[in-house]
Amino acid sequence: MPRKSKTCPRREESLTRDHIIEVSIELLDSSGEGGLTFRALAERLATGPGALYWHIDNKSDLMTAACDSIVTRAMAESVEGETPKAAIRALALGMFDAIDAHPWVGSALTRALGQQPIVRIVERIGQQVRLLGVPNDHQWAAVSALLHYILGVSGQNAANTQFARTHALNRTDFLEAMANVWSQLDPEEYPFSRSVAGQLRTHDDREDYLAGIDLILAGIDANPSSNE
Amino acid sequence: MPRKSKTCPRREESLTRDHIIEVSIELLDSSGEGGLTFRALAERLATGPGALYWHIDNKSDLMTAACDSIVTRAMAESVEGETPKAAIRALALGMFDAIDAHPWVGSALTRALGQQPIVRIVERIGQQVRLLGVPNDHQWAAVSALLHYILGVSGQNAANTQFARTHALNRTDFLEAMANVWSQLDPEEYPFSRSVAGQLRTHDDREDYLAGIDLILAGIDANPSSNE
DNA sequence: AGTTAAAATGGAACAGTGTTCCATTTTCGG
DNA sequence: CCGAAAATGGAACACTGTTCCATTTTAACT
Repeated sequence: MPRKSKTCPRREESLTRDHIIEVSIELLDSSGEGGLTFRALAERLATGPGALYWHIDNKSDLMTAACDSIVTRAMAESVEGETPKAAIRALALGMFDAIDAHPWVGSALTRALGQQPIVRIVERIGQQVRLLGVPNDHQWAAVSALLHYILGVSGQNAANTQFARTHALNRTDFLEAMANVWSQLDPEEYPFSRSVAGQLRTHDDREDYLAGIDLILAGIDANPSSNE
Repeated sequence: MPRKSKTCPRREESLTRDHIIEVSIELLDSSGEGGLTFRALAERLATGPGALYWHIDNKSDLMTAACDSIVTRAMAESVEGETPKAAIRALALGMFDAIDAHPWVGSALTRALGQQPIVRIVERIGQQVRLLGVPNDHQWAAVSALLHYILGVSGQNAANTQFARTHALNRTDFLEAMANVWSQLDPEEYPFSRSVAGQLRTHDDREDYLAGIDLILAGIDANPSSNE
């Protein structure tokens, strides 16, 4: 690991952990999850793969760092929210949009549990859940439900986006295709999935997502405020 | 793809899609997600990697099939449940235990969205949500919230299990270590995560998980029964 | 300014992966 | 019994993350 030097570095754009992460994000955004390889990264940075390992432990470290960069940005942008519930909604939407813009974050976050990016999110949700007046011993359940819903739906959405991307069709066509498959399922065995296929076709992802958030928030309200 | 032959096949245990999937599950269970390689699989089946491709499209296909096998089994076992809520709880616990026993399913399911295993789960949840009396246009939000919570928590749990396994420590030690990290966070910046670290140390995963399910179920109850 | 140890670099090499290809063997209907 | 189709298994390909190491650049100290 390098330490900061006071004089100017070797060349105009020296190899920096931050710079490597920055280019990694560009690569991930443009070429998807499989687009980030040490070879491609090295080429863009005009160096060899070995040099990268001076600044980065391994690929998992790199992915986590890239995620953290996106999450940090998303959290900074969604600071608004006058009431705790509004703040949670804003935060949830911020994550949704961030993962929608950077689909690879969705799947990567599920492999970075307990690490920095997740802690950031947990903390923000937790503070609002506290303000909501949830008693101490119920806070974790509430935060956990919100966290996993947010990561789950955003991740699914991201997976859809990525699938659509790699198969060169837009989201509408993808949902259309999926709705078609679902609506052709055996009516005896899959009555619900069939009936809901129509909704899939026309639904607004963000709206459904927010509806789910409100559902969980309603549950937090309705839950017995325990022993106080 | 082979078609069923009436006479007995080449050797005692011929290469079958089902048999390949069966051995794949054994391999995944014993050696984790990275343990399933076409080389290892071929060795166990006493054949070459190329032969497998006659029965299986690619690795992703194989993983989805393996997941579907586990999910189908889990759903078949958790048929009990007198009330819709009890049925949902039983189903949720069934998935939790199945993913706990086969951690690789947790991460694999997030990459098999819209496919057979997921549809199976959606259908089962959906039928119970219907019985719960949720109006049509709110059913998808309810199912989606439950589905993503189930997959999210189970997946996190599985990730923890796998991490603990590969680092050769039991779950308690792992949670202990994670709680330690969290409790040493900056009190100014991470007050909630610090305070909740203690709960992490002693909590019962299954209990917290069920608490979250009940939270969402409460939200479904509390939600305005819309325009009817 | 000269010396020296540390920091940083970049390319070659390694072990491993999923997948393809194809010569060969086995199977079974006509 | 034969020939087409099904099935096999191993070699080869392109690619991956990672390690290694000779080399260059930097910064600090006489």
